Amino acid sequence: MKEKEYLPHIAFDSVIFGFSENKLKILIMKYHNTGLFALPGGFVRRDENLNDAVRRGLKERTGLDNIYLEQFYTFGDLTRFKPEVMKTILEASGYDVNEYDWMLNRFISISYYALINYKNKDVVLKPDALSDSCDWYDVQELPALMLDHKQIVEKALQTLRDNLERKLVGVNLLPPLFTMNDLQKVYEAILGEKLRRTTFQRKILGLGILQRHEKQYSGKAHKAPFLYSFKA
Amino acid sequence: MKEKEYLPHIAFDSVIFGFSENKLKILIMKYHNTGLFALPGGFVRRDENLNDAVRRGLKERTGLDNIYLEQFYTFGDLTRFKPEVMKTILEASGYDVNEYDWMLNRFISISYYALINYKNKDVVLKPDALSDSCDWYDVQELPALMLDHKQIVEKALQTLRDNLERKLVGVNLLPPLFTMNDLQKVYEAILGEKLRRTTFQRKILGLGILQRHEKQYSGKAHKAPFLYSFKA
DNA sequence: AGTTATTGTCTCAATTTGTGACAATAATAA
DNA sequence: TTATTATTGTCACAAATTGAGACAATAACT
Repeated sequence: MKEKEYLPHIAFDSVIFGFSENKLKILIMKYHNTGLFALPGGFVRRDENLNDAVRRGLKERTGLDNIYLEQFYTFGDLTRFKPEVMKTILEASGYDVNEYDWMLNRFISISYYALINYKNKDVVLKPDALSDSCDWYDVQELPALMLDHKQIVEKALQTLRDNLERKLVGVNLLPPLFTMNDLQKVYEAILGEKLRRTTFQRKILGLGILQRHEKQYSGKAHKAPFLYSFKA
Repeated sequence: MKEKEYLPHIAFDSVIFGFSENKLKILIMKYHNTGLFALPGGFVRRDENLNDAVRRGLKERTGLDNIYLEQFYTFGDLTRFKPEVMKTILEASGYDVNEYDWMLNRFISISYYALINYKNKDVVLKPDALSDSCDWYDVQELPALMLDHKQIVEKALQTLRDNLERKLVGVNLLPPLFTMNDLQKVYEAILGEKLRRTTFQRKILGLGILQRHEKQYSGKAHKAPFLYSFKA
């Protein structure tokens, strides 16, 4: 990771949302030997579009191409400039800080959120060279995060809520086939409140964006629900 | 404007909205001897918050402090890297390009929109060292803009529309006292469509955010409207 | 065969929004 | 001084949307 490859002072961070067990989750990395938790992020190559850099980072962390991605804010306060934190991380992984001193500079962070299907078999989580792990955490039960990453997550969540109606958020968090109840759970997790079943069903069906499929015997002791997919 | 003062590769652009003659306007600068039009922008000092840099730029261009400001997108494609354009601008103003070669680098642009009261007596528009003019243009009748600035304006407008309900946009574009009709014209200019008078009035009053004042004789040949201000 | 939990659909009430009507009134014209 | 004109504030009713519950249907379990 040579200095000359990357634009200095510019970083990105990704809040990668998944949905499992009726909970919203995000990917968090844990740095070697430090107890520090952080969002997955990275730097922008000099010959690379910003958006492509983020896609590259996502691919490296999750193994997925073609992830749904939305830029939501660029953080540029001086308060996020804490060179000693990055120094600690580098040293804890046995790196020579002198060689990587450009990483101790001030960075602004362009932040994105991504939505992925937790159940997707192609997902292979992979920590980077500085990290022990890259794993799912319940949004409601995050560990303390480094720098302003907690604030970044908050803003991601806020934007996700604001976009919920306008941007078909549900699509990207669910598998190709799902029940109306699955979709409702996604909405409830994002909004943080219970919704009324009948009203929800009427509203979603009214949008005309769902394709109804054959019922599938649910394995549960009650009437089997329809399965749906999103129309192209 | 020395290189060492500023973060390299990082710029900001501002879409500064005003409202006059029932039209949405924005501030556009015209560079010396080039026929090139652009959004007002600037660079971030190494010891300065990103948001403060933008406020500083706004103050320099308009003379105003405390402007309503909203960040909306960061543009980072390689297609916006056209060093010859900046070279032309510098040379046309008689600058030594060698001294300012850092300005010919690739930049990402963090973009903001600002809302100001066009009638505010404190507004003093001031071009920068490279420009002939800094002036209002009707959003619907912009000259050709350099680089991706047209696209930036489009995205600003789109965000402004999306925020119209949620963020009291009207407040910042009008003088302290205004009529219901004034406010309606603002909404119509932003949305690009006529609204129904009675429905609009009922909705706005229903929000409970307006303070009603004494009527003012309007000078027009009809019943005088109430004046309103926004509650603190 | 009966029980249980959940689903799909329907109905009616409550609320919000669309649409026009109408009296009030400030300036202007007669 | 009185009528005319344009626009305002408010109301009333219709149309549409949303809230809330009722109820029959049904897959699996007892």
